[in-house]
Amino acid sequence: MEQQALELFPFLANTPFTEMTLSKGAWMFREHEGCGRIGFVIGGSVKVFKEHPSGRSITLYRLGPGDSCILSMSCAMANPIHQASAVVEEDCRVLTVTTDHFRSLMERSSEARDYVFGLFAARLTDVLLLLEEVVFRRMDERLASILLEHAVRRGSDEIHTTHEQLAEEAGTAREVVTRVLREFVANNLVTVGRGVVTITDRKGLARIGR
Amino acid sequence: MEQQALELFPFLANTPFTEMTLSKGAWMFREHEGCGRIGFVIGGSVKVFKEHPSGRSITLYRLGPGDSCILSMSCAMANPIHQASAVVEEDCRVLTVTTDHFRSLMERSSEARDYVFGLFAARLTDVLLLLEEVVFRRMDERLASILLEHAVRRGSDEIHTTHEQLAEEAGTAREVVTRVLREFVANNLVTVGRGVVTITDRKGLARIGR
DNA sequence: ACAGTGACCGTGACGACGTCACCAAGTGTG
DNA sequence: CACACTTGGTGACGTCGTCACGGTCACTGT
Repeated sequence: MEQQALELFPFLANTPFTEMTLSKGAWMFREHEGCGRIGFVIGGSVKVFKEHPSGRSITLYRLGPGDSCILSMSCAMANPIHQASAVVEEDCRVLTVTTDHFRSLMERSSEARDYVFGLFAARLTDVLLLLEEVVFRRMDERLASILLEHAVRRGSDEIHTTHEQLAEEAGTAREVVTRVLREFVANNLVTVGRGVVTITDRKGLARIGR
Repeated sequence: MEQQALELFPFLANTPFTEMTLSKGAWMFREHEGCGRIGFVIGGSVKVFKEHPSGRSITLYRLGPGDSCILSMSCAMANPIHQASAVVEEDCRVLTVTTDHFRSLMERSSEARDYVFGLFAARLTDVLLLLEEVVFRRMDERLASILLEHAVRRGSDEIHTTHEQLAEEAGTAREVVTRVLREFVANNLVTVGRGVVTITDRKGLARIGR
């Protein structure tokens, strides 16, 4: 397990870390909280999102093996408050490092710096693309993209999720998801069941989600 | 002029840079372009934004004295393509550094690294807040905030801008700005003229924009 | 087996926002 | 002064967010 960790994060070799398992539903951090330790994901998946008192929320991006959390790093290095929340979607194996050790690591290791810069750049890009989508695209287009992403990530056209969860991912309301899916069904792009959406025409969806 | 530059960017002392003036309307960089040199702003103001073929666009944030462009840095260090465009809003004095010199600077200077990390964190925070606004808030609330920001930046309640420009800033359509402003006028929060919006009730606007 | 409960989904009505088409009034230029 | 351009105003309509329901399914305890 340690080897696997050091394959993904070789620059952590001389830094003290703690290894732990987080199970589905656990909070990695919460918006408006300060930052304790910085997490490096070995396995599993974490959803990073923003929520609003109204109950709506929107998914920013996901962390997988080899990722780590730049929002926490951003807390460690500058702005001391988390700008979003993160929960475990699939049981997770993570390393954590204290902010002090992380700061000294950034001083010592150019490898670590390159990694962190790359990650910062990647996430900034993700968020800018998301912003663009939210501002400029229609809901059916975005939902088509989201469904296709799910299919790719899970390697199946059968997507086990609720309208509510899709709405949280897209930053819209459940009713809107229901309406759009009804449209997709009418066009023979998907079939729906209780807690499941099955893609029946990937190309058709891709034409919309483009 | 050089002293002023090195007060703002002391870590550039031993790095070769070019100093130049960009006048209003000049492009600093364009979305989808690669990255040549990295800019450090000494004076003036630069607007960073995203646009869409439909003609709509949205302002992400502004650069002022002491800022520099992390999107270009992100190009230099990782993702080689700019994710947004930037134009000069007020005549600008800037230093530029080649990507190679920038990379070696990041190796040598922990001061420079701290500066860059702080900037990355700040901009990521900006963009996340903007995303939150776009997803969760109504247009009148956002426009009220935007008007107040302008008033603060220019130190005057008389804001010289067109409905079109406000729409580009907010990421909406001109007609929507016209409608919202009509509402504000009806509530005695602002008065409008050709190319000018004057705030007459800051507190009232702040109640909405809050 | 049955009632109770909660998760999930469907729907109609309405307000907010984006888009389109078009028009009116002010501004600058030759 | 004529002309083109910029700026702003408006009505109609489609999309999206919100609200208030009501219905169905699964699971639980009795």
